[in-house]
Amino acid sequence: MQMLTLNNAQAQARYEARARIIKALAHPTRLFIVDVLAQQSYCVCELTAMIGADTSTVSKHLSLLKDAGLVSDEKKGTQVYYHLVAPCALRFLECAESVMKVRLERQLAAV
Amino acid sequence: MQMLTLNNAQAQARYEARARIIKALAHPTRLFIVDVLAQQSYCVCELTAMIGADTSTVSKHLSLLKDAGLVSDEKKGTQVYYHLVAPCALRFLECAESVMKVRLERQLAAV
DNA sequence: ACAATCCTTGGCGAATTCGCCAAATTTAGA
DNA sequence: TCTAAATTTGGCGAATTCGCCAAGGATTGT
Repeated sequence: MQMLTLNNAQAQARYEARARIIKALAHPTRLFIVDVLAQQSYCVCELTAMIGADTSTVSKHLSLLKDAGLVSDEKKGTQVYYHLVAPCALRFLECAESVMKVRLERQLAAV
Repeated sequence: MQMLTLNNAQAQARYEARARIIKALAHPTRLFIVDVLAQQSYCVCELTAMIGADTSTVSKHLSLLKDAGLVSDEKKGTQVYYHLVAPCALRFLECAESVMKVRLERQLAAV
């Protein structure tokens, strides 16, 4: 039986590919976008208004999420609507939430 | 009813806190560590052997995971064993896996 | 054709992340 | 006590990420 290691290129490539997807979610703005898109689809201009950053910044965050395969885009006239295609990304939020909760409980128990 | 935005400091802080935890998992080596610790606990030297990097590098990855509240450490003699305390982190791997699968299917369908 | 709106891309400087080396700390054993 | 092994921390240069500005399409309506 082969021991689990990161020494071979195959295993390394697998973890790198997965890390790339998770990295796409490792940013507050992109987390917010995923959270909002879970309710309904929005165009870039709407998301930009909610986020309060430059349009180009939001557009880049969206391209990044799209490249990761988490959202898809759909052009309607001059606007581009983004849809969430990986609902499992929402569980990241839940997990982060639970970790924060446990951390607080531990801090409380330490007093 | 209040519209969902990132304009106020509270919402921003919430998403930043969650992003910090997800960021802890957004690295191939740290993903590997979490994956391995899900089976059983290991000390730093064992993980270092599996990963094939400098001990200090692995130690820093572990501190980062610990600060995020994803793992805990336990000293036994000269060795420090690390335990996974947030099993929900494993679902990140599953989600990344499914996203990669869907992405491949789309590529296939495009041919 | 022209103007206006929406979006994307390139590029810049600032900030963060990463991995290794060196040094310090802790603990077990001779 | 002295040595060796295990781990952590500080620090360095290289690489990546981030957000804004400026410029360049694309599309709609006049």
